[in-house]
Amino acid sequence: MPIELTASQALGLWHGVALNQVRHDARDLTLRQMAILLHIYLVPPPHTVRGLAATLNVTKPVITRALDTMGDMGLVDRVRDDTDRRNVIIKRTVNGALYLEKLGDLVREQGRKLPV
Amino acid sequence: MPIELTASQALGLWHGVALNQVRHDARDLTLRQMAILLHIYLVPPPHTVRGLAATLNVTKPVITRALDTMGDMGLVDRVRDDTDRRNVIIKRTVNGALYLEKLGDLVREQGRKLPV
DNA sequence: GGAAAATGAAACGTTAGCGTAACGATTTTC
DNA sequence: GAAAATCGTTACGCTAACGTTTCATTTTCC
Repeated sequence: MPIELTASQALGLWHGVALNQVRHDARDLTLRQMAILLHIYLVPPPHTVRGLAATLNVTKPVITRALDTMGDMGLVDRVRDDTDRRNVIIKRTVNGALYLEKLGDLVREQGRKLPV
Repeated sequence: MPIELTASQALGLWHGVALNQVRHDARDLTLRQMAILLHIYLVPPPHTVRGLAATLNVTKPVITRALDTMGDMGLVDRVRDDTDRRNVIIKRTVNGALYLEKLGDLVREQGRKLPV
């Protein structure tokens, strides 16, 4: 079901999450990287570089670089597509799932903490 | 009152907002900058470089640079404190308020769009 | 009044992301 | 099969943020 937020709640929620991330998390994903990561994990596969670039309205090198960085962090994985070897299929990882699970918990927790 | 979100809703909300920002907004604030901006506008003044640095658990140059950037964007302003001229008081601007208003609308809109 | 402390900014070299343009590998087209 | 198209990556120069250190200004402390 939809979530109804007041303007104050919406910004308060964003504030709480951003603050918490900045304070505690050394790992600092770009907004673009975050969008890519969430897309990979929330939208049914398969995901390709080209597809992500089109969906996010960014150029392909942006996707490649983000995958490089997040791959090094263990948040995503890449595999050649054997049916069309030009493609690269982006795979989810256990680490990535854990990372987003923690993010989800943080958002929920900040929602619960909103002023009464 | 607190907001109760499921894990799926929390991540879906984050996904929707991040996606929208990346797609449409050329202006791309860092997570740190975002946290600073939200803090300035949501927490009662006065705000100083030193105070923000302590609150966000970052070094002072991080705040100075963020204020430089966001100042150029017109999102915040700086004024010397006349009672203690070592301090700089960070001021809100009309542009900054507008920017956050739009962000709030985006969050609310994405909340409303969450799958039923 | 002079030393010490505090504040914000500037300087420095480093790292990482950016957009554009080119590239190699693969597949499709005719 | 050769030419064209497609896909992801790399190269290039640029910009911006990073952490650490140093600095100028101002205030506080004996």
